[in-house]
Amino acid sequence: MYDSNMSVTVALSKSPAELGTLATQFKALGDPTRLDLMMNVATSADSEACVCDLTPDTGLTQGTVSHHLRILVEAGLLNRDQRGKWSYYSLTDSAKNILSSLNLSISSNKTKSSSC
Amino acid sequence: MYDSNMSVTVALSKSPAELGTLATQFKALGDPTRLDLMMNVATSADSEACVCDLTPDTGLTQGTVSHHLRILVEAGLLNRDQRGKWSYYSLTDSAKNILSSLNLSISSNKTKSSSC
DNA sequence: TACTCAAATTGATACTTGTCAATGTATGAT
DNA sequence: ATCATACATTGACAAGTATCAATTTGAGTA
Repeated sequence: MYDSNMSVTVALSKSPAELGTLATQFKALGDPTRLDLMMNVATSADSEACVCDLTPDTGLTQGTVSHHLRILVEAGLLNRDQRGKWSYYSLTDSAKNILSSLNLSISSNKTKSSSC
Repeated sequence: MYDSNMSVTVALSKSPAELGTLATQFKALGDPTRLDLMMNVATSADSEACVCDLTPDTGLTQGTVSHHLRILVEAGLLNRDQRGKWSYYSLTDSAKNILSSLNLSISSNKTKSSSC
């Protein structure tokens, strides 16, 4: 029997909670500076970079760059690994999935060239 | 000859301009309400929905929903098709690519059930 | 024409955010 | 112990944003 107003269960592939974290990640990637930082990390030698390497390209102050990196970490897009005086940032698996899904994956043969 | 500071050309898969529009799209998807709207459009019968159908679920006023839809249209994520008194919104190809890449594609067997 | 309905727009307001300058913190070197 | 370096944090401020209430626009209808 056909009912033009019947309600239908729709199989969403993500739960509301997952959609929430996804929105947070989109929001984090929605700032041009932060998207740029992500690309710079992705193309860095050993797939990691420290703040002093990332800062110059942005044209922003070190404090502001740290601020953006923190947002990316909190969104689950970057890992922070402090070794000695430096903080090394690298892509999380989640970030790799998103970027590679969107054909943003990058292969780099950069060699290390730190400015600090 | 090895030079630890040599500069290396990196093959980025997106131009700066493309990254800019991508950031705009991420920003648009970064709002929970707008991500929800996108999912609701995606799961709508005929893959399109009008404002009066989308508004109730949001708990927001009609004007605010129109505002969010405009942002999604300007980001190139939704098409607007005005037919009669109604504006029908549907996913753009760009939006389909993004959502399906992230396993957010949805198959719906909803039947039309308009509230206006 | 006058009226109704769907949607867009406007103006106002509270809240969020990106940024800098300055300061704090922790690590390693002299 | 003192100092320098790398990074994080704080406070302040301008700019942007989400929201609502109210109004306007535009299309169909009586």
